[in-house]
Amino acid sequence: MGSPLQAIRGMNDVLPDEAHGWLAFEEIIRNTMYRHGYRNIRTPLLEHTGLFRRAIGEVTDIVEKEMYTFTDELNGEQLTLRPEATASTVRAAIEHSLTYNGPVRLWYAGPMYRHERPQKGRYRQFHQFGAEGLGFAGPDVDAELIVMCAALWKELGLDGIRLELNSIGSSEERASHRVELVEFLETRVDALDADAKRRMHTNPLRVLDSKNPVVKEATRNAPVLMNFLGEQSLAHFDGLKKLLAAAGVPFSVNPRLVRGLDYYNLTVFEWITDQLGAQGTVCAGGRYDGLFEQIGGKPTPAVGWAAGIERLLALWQAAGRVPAPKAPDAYVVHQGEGAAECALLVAQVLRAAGHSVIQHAGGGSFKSQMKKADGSGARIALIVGEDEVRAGELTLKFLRRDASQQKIRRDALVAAFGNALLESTQ
RNA sequence: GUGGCCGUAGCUCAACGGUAGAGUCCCAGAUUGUGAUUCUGGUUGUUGUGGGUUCGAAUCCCAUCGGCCACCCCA
Repeated sequence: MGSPLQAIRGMNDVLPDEAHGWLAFEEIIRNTMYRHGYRNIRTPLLEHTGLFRRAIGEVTDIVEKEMYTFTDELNGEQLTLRPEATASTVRAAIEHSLTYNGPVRLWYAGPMYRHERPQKGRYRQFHQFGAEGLGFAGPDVDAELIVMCAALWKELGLDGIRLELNSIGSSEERASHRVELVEFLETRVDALDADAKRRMHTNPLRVLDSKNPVVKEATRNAPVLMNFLGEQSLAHFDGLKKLLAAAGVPFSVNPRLVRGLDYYNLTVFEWITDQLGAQGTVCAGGRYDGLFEQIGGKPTPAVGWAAGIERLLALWQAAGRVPAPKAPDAYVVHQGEGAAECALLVAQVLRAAGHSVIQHAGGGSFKSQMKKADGSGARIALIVGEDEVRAGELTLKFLRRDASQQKIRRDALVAAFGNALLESTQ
């Protein structure tokens, strides 16, 4: 810790003991995306700052105080490490005309950067994966995307993640609601805390989102955005609710649910757990029909979500659902004249046959080699000593079951080892 | 960014103003070619870092870095 070189605050190393859980998790993500027909997209970690300013919104917390923005000293460009990936995905879709032949389903995963004060479940470099449906206008894709989340939770064996849903309508509808909301808030201004007062004019919807019980109480009878939605917006919302009900995905409508990014309209939702303290939102998203135009593309309806990998992994670990790391099939112990060469050939042959084999390296006594064989978790130890080299044999010892060791012939290695491996699991 | 709690061996922790310790891990031996159990022995630290107070600081004070919790924000 006191070492002069340490990782940047809030940016963590994922060490091998933990990394295997990441791999398993990422594999489940890939499979789930594949099964739902979503195709992978990979965009740069670095974008022009203007992209995020335009997409996320100038007055959001992310843009105002959380972005890693700097000038490229070599050419003077203003660059930003991506704080989220929807803006980049839409930028790429516009730049490469991805929706030219019709709507597309995309997914991504990777690191994101926000300069926040680190906490459990909140890091400066954190990882998200997300899915986006670009070019789809109806609530059917909204439902599909949400159903995919539910499928993923099931696949991971996670329960206790609840879905909150809301519709924030169109910008016109929000504008007329906003007028009345601000009027209302002005009558209660004495009951508002400093944060709420500041937001009253910058982003009054967020005031309704306050955790402060005094503010909550004061805004209990505030005008509800839902009541300002027109026929079309309501129809979209009803359509989504019907589909979710049909899919058997439970949800609760939270009329105060809003998003911290400006590009959303109509559908917004969050998947929330109570197991992670203040960082309970595990996945969030919504519809962003205006974003394409906002960053210079043709009007294109779109909807998507992003999920926090660290948070979901924390839940996965707490639930004891992370699969144990795969142990190697064999550990090759060797000592004596000609044994190292023989062991290497044995390992090569078995690996070519698809087995996972660790060949001992670094010398040491037979005893210490056997200890390492045990510590590796391998099911079988293969012993190559001078006797075996001379006889064209190997000694095969089961490390996880009580059975006597056996000699196998090197010219029948793959078959004999395959049989032993089957036996070793019985 | 604000407030609070906390940093001691690779890991989990003790010592709370008077010589820095235990368990675990690791290494070696008992078993001169055989692990996991048992027994014996051994290594391990600028007490996060930098200052200060004191005869003496892991312990008290300040700063700084890092972690955790809440606010805030959000995935």
